[in-house]
Amino acid sequence: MGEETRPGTLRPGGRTAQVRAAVLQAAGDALAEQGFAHLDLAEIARRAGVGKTTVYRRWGSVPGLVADLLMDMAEQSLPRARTGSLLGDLKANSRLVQRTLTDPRQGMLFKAVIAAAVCDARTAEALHRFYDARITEWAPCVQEAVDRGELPTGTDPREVIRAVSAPLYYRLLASGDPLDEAAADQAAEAATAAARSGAYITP
Amino acid sequence: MGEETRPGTLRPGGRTAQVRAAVLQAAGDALAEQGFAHLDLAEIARRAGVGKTTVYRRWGSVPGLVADLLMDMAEQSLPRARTGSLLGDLKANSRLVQRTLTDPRQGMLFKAVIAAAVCDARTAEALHRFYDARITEWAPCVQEAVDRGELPTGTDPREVIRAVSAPLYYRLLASGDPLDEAAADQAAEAATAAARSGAYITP
DNA sequence: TCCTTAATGGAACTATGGTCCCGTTAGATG
DNA sequence: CATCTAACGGGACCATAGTTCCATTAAGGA
Repeated sequence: MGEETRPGTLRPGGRTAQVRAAVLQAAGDALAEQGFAHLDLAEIARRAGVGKTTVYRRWGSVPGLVADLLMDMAEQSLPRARTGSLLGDLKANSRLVQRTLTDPRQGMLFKAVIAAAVCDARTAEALHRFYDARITEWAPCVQEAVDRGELPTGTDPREVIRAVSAPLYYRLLASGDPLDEAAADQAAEAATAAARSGAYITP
Repeated sequence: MGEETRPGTLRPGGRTAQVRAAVLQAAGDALAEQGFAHLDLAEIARRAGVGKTTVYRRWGSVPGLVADLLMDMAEQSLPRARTGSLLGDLKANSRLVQRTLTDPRQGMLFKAVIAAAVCDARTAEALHRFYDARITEWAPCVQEAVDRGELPTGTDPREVIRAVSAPLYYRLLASGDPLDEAAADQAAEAATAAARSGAYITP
């Protein structure tokens, strides 16, 4: 039961790939300009120079399309920093997140992705995988700090990385407080201090 | 220009208040059951035993209604803790947030409010005021800790409170990691440790 | 190269969310 | 308790998001 193939999986080359690229580009543009609320799949199809039917068939709904957009973004993630100190690495990370979230296009996109994940379980799953991959990329910074003796043994590297991003997302989505470099540095410093004192030791 | 009075403001007593209460109750129910995506104002009107026209006239759109729901919740916020120690107070706060976000009804509601805020600027403004009020309620816990000598002078109390909630919201909205008591305690401990080491001193 | 069929695209159609109109109900004021 | 009118309620109406149908195009393999 349920073994039907999704459109775009059996002939993924040539036109199919072009259509996907054009639609994702158009979706990103529309999202950045109009926001998640007024997103219209027909409008996106028009921008992409693609039939409206195609968009509905391939992606089905707005959250579905946003989820695919997220997959696309996940492939372009930047490699982690290697500054030699924990604080240096974490500041590089927090600055990167801060710049991403304050970039007009990327910021809108992340907000939309969060909203879409709230609306749709599949999108939420894609979002969780996205952050899982990011955290896995950066966690070695913390592990190396443990190995260097900067942090107590038993420190959970992934928790530390999460702790760096969390305040920035809280500002973006909840409190609305300014999301500047000072906030980014503070997040990195707080995570470092907490980690040093053993707050992220998990047995 | 723009001086027209909104419905429900000139005769706020009797039926008008009952309608508001019934609609907000129905909206909360529908939100908890079906989520933000499939929210239908006509459905809410039916549940509330109220005319569909009334809902559209008073609240206009889904984000508008969700914003009002948020106002209603803001009035029922609990008073801050007074345990005598910073860690005790912050743990009380983080546990409260954790219980709220994991409660089936309240959790869905908060997710919906965040999504609505992403979609609508007015709702975002209401959300920011909500968190501002919550932070103002709890900030004295930190100020008292500074006065007792538990924390360095110059520590920004509001930053510390934000730092407690942030990891919990990050889990709820972004990473999808478990949102249990251990996570709540860890958030409080990390914020305490970071504050002690001066990470939240703002000149 | 040719053949099969996956995938696309246009257009007509449907369904559902949202608006408008107008008569009815009931809060506020004296 | 009488009056005025803010606010409500029902139903007709409208716009547009989403579906279905079928002809056309081109990917992938013999």
